[in-house]
Amino acid sequence: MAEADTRTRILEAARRLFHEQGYGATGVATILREAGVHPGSLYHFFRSKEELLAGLLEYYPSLFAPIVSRPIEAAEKEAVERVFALLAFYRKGLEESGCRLGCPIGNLALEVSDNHPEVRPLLERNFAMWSGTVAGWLARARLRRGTDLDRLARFVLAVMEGAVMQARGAGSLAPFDAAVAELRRHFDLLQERAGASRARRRKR
Amino acid sequence: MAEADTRTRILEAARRLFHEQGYGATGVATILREAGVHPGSLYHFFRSKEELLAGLLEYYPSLFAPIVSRPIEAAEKEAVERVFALLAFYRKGLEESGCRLGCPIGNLALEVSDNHPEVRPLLERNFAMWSGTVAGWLARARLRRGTDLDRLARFVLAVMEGAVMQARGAGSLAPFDAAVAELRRHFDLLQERAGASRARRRKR
Amino acid sequence: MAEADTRTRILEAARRLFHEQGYGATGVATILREAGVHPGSLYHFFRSKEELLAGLLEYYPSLFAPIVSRPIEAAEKEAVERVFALLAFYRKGLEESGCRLGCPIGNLALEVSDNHPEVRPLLERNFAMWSGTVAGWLARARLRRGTDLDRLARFVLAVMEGAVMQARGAGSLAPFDAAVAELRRHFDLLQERAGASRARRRKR
Amino acid sequence: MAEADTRTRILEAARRLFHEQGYGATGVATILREAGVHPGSLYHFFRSKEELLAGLLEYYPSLFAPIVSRPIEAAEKEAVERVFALLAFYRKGLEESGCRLGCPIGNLALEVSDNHPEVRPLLERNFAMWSGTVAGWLARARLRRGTDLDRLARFVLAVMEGAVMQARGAGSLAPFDAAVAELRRHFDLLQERAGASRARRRKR
DNA sequence: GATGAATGAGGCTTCATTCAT
DNA sequence: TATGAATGAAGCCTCATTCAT
Repeated sequence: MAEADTRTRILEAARRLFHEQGYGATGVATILREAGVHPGSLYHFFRSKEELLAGLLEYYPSLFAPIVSRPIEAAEKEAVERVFALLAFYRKGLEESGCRLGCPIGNLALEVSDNHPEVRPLLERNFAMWSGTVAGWLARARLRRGTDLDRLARFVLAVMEGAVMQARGAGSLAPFDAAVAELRRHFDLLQERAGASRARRRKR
Repeated sequence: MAEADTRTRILEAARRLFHEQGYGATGVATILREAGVHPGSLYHFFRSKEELLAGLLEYYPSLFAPIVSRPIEAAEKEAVERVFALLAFYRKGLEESGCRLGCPIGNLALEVSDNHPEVRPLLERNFAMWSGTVAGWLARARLRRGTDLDRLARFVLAVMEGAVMQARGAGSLAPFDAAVAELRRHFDLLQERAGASRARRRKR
Repeated sequence: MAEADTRTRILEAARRLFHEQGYGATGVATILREAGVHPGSLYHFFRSKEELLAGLLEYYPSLFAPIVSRPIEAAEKEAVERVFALLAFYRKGLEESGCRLGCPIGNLALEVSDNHPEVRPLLERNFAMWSGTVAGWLARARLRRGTDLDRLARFVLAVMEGAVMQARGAGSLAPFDAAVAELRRHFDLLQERAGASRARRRKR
Repeated sequence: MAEADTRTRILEAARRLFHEQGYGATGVATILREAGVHPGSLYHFFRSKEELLAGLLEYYPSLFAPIVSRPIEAAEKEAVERVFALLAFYRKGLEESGCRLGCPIGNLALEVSDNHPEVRPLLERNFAMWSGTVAGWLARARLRRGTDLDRLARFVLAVMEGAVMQARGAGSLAPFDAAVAELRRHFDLLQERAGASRARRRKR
């Protein structure tokens, strides 16, 4: 692991700290210390803490494929199961942290979208990438006729975020598991009479 | 009397400001100014900003019935429609504020649950009241056999929170509407074979 | 000398430091240290460094009579001589400081009037008090017919400020003395044929 | 060649910015941006911001003849009128800028002479060139016997600087005009009995 | 001689809280 | 109990300058 360049070190420190403490609760000084960087350097790359936030939201999409979607796609071939593997990924994060942290993008969406509206398009871009990936997977699933895949993917994202939120509030995985179980039921219903005759492209 | 007034004025100011700006971004000085109160007074009623937060989370449940659930129950008698009236209530809040503000409890859950774990039980109590109310309504609905009402209510809460989050991030109601439409579909499927003939008021 | 109140201690520290170093070159931290005060205290009385500057420019007029004009009026009864005593007061300030410091109001006028236009009225008020005092003195002088006392007083102020400026630039009293000597000549000419017959009110 | 260009671009940027904002309030970064130059380049030509200031004060005299004195000498042949044309030059500067900016040398004299004593000789050199030019003009005027031309020229400079200062403080040309009018009177008195019959072009 | 990243001290201001009246 | 001054740590950011390329 070569010494990352300064800009990336700053982004990585910000990513971790914003995830752990939130945007407002993270001081620039802490980011500097964790990144091993001087104030002037940070402000050389980012004009303000707010632009660092924007930079981070532009950086996140580059992490999604290598860390999240590609491993899932490699491990799981069946479309609907990929969706639940994705939810399991977030469950694991909650479990390992004692129902802390949650979804970094979701956290920022609630914390900063009102006070820093410039970042809204970047938040949306992250949500769109997430739900777009899910929709892409589901294109290969056999679901009831009339299913709107983009809408369904947005729904999955909503369930995930709302489930994570309840788990963090409760300090327990129970509400997360409840929401996911009900989502599973929704998929069961969508698949129930889906393709009596449809040919399956792949098997696993 | 005057005491109760002062305390309530503080709570109301905190409620509004935490909702508009978040907990961390709201300074105690701002709360004082908005409540028309001096520091000594606030610290007479609450030992710290954190205890004010706790006080607010204890105060919120007292607002839920008069402001949220009772008006819905009065206006809508059908169980499932009450659920969607509840979601419409949040949609209206988003619409009127330009996709800002969102759910005050959800915002606090993501912002403070890690850094202030003492308030977790209070957050959970608010979530439980919300989903408990929904579950109570749904007890009178005719849904598929095997439907777990508490689980379904938690699911509704998750969808609402995740839909609000996406709308705030996007600055648009579209993802909210998408998630709610898919939730409607879930209810349709749950009701499909539940009761042979019962009329549904709406379809989409 | 009783311990002055906090606000006055701050103003006195600012007065001295702004005079010695200028407004921009004086850090708030230095003012705090010299006044023996904590940041919150300063910002309790003044909303910003700029408002402290405004407060100082409102404070200055209260010093003019006791420190400047009244001692001169007590020591010197003749009108024109009072004017030159006033100039001598500034000369003494230059002499004792090695041609440094100069006129505190003049310094601020050049340094801040562009970047902080809100203080212009306060600068003007200080200039008006100074020249108003001079004009008041000259009302009792025998000067050529047609002499505009306010205009003459503004002229005296201009000469003083311009003379102080040159002395500070040169690091020498010579240009100051040259300007004052020429101003003396102007007064000599104004008095030359002034009142052949006019009765003198006072003698000394 | 390219070197001369760069150095001059830096000096011109510094001249403009120091005039508009003052020395202390102008950041080196701003100078760099306005000059289109990188830090290393500036520090190649000037060892510090302070040396840039010195360089600027050495550069200024080269601008005085082409921009200030020669145009006046071309337009106005009469000695005393040249002096008032010079004052009109500064008045125009105030008028065009809304009583901002003022005399660049005077501004620097008050701002930097205490904190940067090394530049005092350069300030004095600028003042001496200015008053020397005026004294040179006045050598051809018919003034009262015993008039000390250097002293009178220093006096004119003092009036100009003090008049500019008051105009900037007041945000109005009135005090400038008052001081100049009184200076006109001084010249009138000096010329009164000097030459029996010489016609004056203008009277106040 | 140009480039642009790095340095680290210091800039002004706000924070939640406590104290004296 | 209300008041408003005091506390002192920490907030984000800019400064003039230097370094390696």
